[in-house]
Amino acid sequence: MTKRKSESLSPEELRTHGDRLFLSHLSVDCVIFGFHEGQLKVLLLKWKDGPWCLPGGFVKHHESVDYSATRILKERTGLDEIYLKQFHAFGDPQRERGKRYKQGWIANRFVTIGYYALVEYSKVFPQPDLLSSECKWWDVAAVPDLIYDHKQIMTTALETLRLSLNDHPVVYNLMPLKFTMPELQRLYETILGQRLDRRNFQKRMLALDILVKLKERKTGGAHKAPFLYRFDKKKYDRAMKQGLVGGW
Amino acid sequence: MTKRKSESLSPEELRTHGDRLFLSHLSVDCVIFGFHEGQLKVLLLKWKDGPWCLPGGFVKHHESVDYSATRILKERTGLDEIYLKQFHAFGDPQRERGKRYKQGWIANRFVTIGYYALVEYSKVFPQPDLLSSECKWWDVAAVPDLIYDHKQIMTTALETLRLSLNDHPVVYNLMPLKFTMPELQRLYETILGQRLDRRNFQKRMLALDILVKLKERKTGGAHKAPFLYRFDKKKYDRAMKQGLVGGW
DNA sequence: GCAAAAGTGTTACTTTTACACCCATGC
DNA sequence: GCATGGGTGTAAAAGTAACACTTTTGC
Repeated sequence: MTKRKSESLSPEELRTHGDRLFLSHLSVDCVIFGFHEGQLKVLLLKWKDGPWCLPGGFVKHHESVDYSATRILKERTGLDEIYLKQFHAFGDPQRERGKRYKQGWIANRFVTIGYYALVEYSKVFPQPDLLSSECKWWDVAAVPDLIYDHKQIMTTALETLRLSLNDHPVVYNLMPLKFTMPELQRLYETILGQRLDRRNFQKRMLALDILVKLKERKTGGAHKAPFLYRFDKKKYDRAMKQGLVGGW
Repeated sequence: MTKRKSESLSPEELRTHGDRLFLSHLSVDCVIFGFHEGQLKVLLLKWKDGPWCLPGGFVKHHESVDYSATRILKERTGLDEIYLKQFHAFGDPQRERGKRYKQGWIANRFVTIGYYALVEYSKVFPQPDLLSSECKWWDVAAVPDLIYDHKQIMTTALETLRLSLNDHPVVYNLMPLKFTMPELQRLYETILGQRLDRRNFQKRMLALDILVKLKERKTGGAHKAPFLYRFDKKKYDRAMKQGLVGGW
């Protein structure tokens, strides 16, 4: 391994000598979730004349893996300070079957560490990078074929998110500042993949004591104007720390 | 990286040229839990004239990370087919602060993937390896100082185990074939770090419908002889697959 | 006989589920 | 005025938590 001062590599250098900057055999992939128009979305990249894949990257020699994920996220969405959680490491030697690169550093086997991120859709301006031609949101229910095991990584992320909903009201990170109860319910329903009772949902949400009901209503839509809510950040943080009880 | 046919390295070769056999920058550490005499135990290794640490190892070039963990576990306990779960990857560049090796492959930075295992105490015959002088069970509540961030890895494992108890009756793997209800309760109490009501505990356990009450009682102890139970493997497997409901 | 652990059941309380009626808005 | 979505409350059911008395055993 040779160290360099330079903090970036050309695509060619990355392929051949990525270890100048990065740890070998280790990558990070991010499943970035957003929510828009009643749909749960995931941010995907398209390689130049290649398949779609999760935004990912590598771990610099002196950087924590968590930070790598943060950095990758920032490169792709322009956002920082967002909810990011490591959920699983994928270490099957066959996971990159069909890899296009047969030579150089990039041809090595990589174990990838999966993170999922929850971001506010409207704040994101998708940015393709040097290796990719496109970067855009897809409906979770309609993602195209993905490279390698990325579909499975995404599925596992979604599954983890679904489970974490039981003990942590993570959706805070997916919603805009102000939102209506039906909008929030739509989000829960898409993540969980099931319909919920309107009245019970509202009661349950309010019982969490992390929402503030505003005086305003959301006007402009057809039908009766629903009230707007926002999260009470203090109470939300407390709820996130404690977890929502349950169990023993 | 040079490949070799040989499937093992001397300690010296490992230190200097571990990459002949293993992926660089990646290790696996196992938190092996057992239960004995009312105490939750964890299996630790002691380096030759060095500190105590978690049993760990490296990932062979063509081996899945899951398999590495299985292999390490087998080397240390002689067991296979045991409950093993990946719970977190530890990727802080400072995590190995104070590393004794300053040169060679082993001196590199390692990101470690943590697994926890649940094993039946009585079936384990702890085996030290070439690098270590001792391998023995410690009470979870009384583990000595551990190397690097191993204490934190252990704590995270315990925390994960504790949470998973809410949705999966994993304790199956820690108990002998036959056991009494009070013994089972003791296990729950040690994992959770809290006392439970005897009667409610029993009701809850039986309600899971994964236990079979035997005709026999455990005799020999002082006091009234408690009934023996065993797990109904079929129902247990089903419960593990479905999860114990909860939430949404 | 006494101390210590084990067996068992009932009641109150809390949480969850199911369900119905009225209101506002656009067409 | 009617279809659609939104606001709100109550009653039944299920689950959880609290709690007491009797039995067995060793000493």
